[in-house]
Amino acid sequence: MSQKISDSTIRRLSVYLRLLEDLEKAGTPTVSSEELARRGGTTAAQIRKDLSLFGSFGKRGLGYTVAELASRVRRILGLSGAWRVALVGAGRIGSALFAYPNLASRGFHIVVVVDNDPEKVGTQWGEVRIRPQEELEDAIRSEKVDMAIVAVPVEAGQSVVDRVVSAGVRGILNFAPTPLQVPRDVWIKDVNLVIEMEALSYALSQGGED
Amino acid sequence: MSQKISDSTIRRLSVYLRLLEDLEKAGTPTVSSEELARRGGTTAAQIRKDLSLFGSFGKRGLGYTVAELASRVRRILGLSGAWRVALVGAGRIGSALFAYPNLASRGFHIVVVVDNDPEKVGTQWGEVRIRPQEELEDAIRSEKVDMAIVAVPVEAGQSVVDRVVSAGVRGILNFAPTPLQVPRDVWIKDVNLVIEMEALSYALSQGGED
DNA sequence: TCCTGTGAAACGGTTCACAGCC
DNA sequence: GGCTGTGAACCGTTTCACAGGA
Repeated sequence: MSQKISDSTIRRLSVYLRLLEDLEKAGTPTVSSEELARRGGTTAAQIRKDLSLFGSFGKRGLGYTVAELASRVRRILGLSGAWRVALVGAGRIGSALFAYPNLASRGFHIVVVVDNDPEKVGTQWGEVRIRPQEELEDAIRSEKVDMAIVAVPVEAGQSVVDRVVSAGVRGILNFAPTPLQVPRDVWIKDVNLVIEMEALSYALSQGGED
Repeated sequence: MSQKISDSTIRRLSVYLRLLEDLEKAGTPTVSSEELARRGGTTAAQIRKDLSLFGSFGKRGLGYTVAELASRVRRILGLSGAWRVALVGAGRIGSALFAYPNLASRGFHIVVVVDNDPEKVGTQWGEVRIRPQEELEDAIRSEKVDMAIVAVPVEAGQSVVDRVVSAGVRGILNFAPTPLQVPRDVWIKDVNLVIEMEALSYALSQGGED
């Protein structure tokens, strides 16, 4: 079952799932790879290839059953249950993420918030109380946290990552704009807005020859 | 000069630039591809290949002059001047971005902020007054905006993108978690936190076989 | 007939290895 | 001798095209 699956395949599955859920809501019973490709801005062959890496979910001549495929993709992505997430850094980005509805609705529940600003510590955010940074490891363990979102200034990034890893977290979403070191069995995804903007800068300064 | 340059090359250049600026600050006069690779978590061959797509910036036997290479890369990425940016959506994510120091320090200046919440319209953010959504196109034109950051709810994403494009913007950073349509001469970069989290979900639910 | 599932071909990006210049 | 610049080999991903089942 687990051969070599590329990151881009996984990201596309995530997009397919969203499209499938839209179709589900709309009550569409079945969908072809062609139709899904049209909606997702990709190709039918790509979709069939992606899915074929995990099994045969369709029916020749008919397409895919929307509800069934959605459920299969959800299972592939590990989204059947809920994930428990720690947020490190309750600054502007952290608080925006905490309130971001799409995370919770997709099963990512922020159950721990940590910050090092004494003004913020003790504050209640919904059901979560902001804890001081010293409690990071304990909170991760007692709240059975699976993933961490790191939204701290660049200079604190590495030490925060080291600490969440030492407490047993194996998946990290990182907003600190610097390459961070993690052990090979820990997964880290970087969100770097400056890199995205600079890629735009490059594209625009090319003067527009497509 | 402009052959086919991949997006990944551009993103790596952005990383190299940051490393070079660190070296510049530290007063290091020259650097080899080997050394740069070590710091950036990549390979020396990769760096030489990336740079060779744009010219020959080093000296054989010596390496690269830090200040010169930084300046070259800055020019390649179109970062010599300043970019004027419109922020559409002054909600939590929008306000976090507005205050994000790394954007301004890299030459991305938010000169227009638009929101559709009457409570927010008229509020002053630093030097920028939040404008009503009707003024979007006018503001983009009068403020000579080059790029837009779209941080609005998913259902408003497409119409906002259509409007900024019609006003002449050709580079968009999009936070709306849905695939958006733009003309072929417009560049859009999506930041989709849910996809990142779902990629982590997949990795973790694989049970840890590397 | 229609549409999936999948080997095979094509493509593009990364790594290798070395010629060439300091 | 040291390190860059680059063609060639390699490798992973995408696209093609079609066999095969509904």
